[in-house]
Amino acid sequence: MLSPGEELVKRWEREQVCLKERLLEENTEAWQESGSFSGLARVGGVDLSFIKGDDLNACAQLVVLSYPDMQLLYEDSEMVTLTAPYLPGYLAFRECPPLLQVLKRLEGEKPCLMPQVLFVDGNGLFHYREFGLACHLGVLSDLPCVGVAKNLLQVQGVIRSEDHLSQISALKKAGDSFPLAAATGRILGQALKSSDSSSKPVYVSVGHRISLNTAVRLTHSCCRYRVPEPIRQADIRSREYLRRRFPSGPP
DNA sequence: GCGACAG
DNA sequence: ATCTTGTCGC
Repeated sequence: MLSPGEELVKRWEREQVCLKERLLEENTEAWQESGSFSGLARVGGVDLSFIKGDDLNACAQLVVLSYPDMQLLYEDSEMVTLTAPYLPGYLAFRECPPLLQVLKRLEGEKPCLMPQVLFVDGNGLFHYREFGLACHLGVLSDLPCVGVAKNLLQVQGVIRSEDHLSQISALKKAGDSFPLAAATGRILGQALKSSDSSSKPVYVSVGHRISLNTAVRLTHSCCRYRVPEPIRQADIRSREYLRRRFPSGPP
């Protein structure tokens, strides 16, 4: 017999394979072909924050910043109840529903502020089955998406080897990067030194409707610190929201 | 048994 | 994700 958990994972895996058919791994927007991204005015970021002892309730956050100035144009915090557990490789099934919900609210209230590209906290193509959260959210929202992970997911032969660490030490200045190649040779993402002062890179991969090269260039151009400003602001503001609403931790 | 394990 | 402040250094 199959445990309920195993049955769930089989369904989720089939769903990833199915949604993957709608994935676009190339540029689809005119601004993406411009060297300076002229025509790009709004970049979004999403994130979820939790209270210490509670993995069911979370704050889903969406921010929209102006490009290239990174000024706040829109912000929304919404308490959500998560239904799915976190399983490595299946983060999207936990986080997508609430993130789509905050996007839906923006569409209803301020459609003119819909971002032209969305930064997602987690991987896109750089994933066990090449369909991480940034791809999943991209396909379901049909927005151009960039996946940015703060930690390396060891996948498809990409490991934290001496060689990987040595490639990291070879990154000299912000904007330097090296490719993350699967055992098959396919390039799944790019390790990017996103600010001069960060020793640890971020891991950029295609989410949807953007090429890897463009995603890396854009990520670099949105970084004041290590984490791209849209994601950083979403993280800061969702945590701030929880602190204000639950000053003494979980009830 | 041991290590890995985006968020 | 979260548990946790200050501190040392550039």
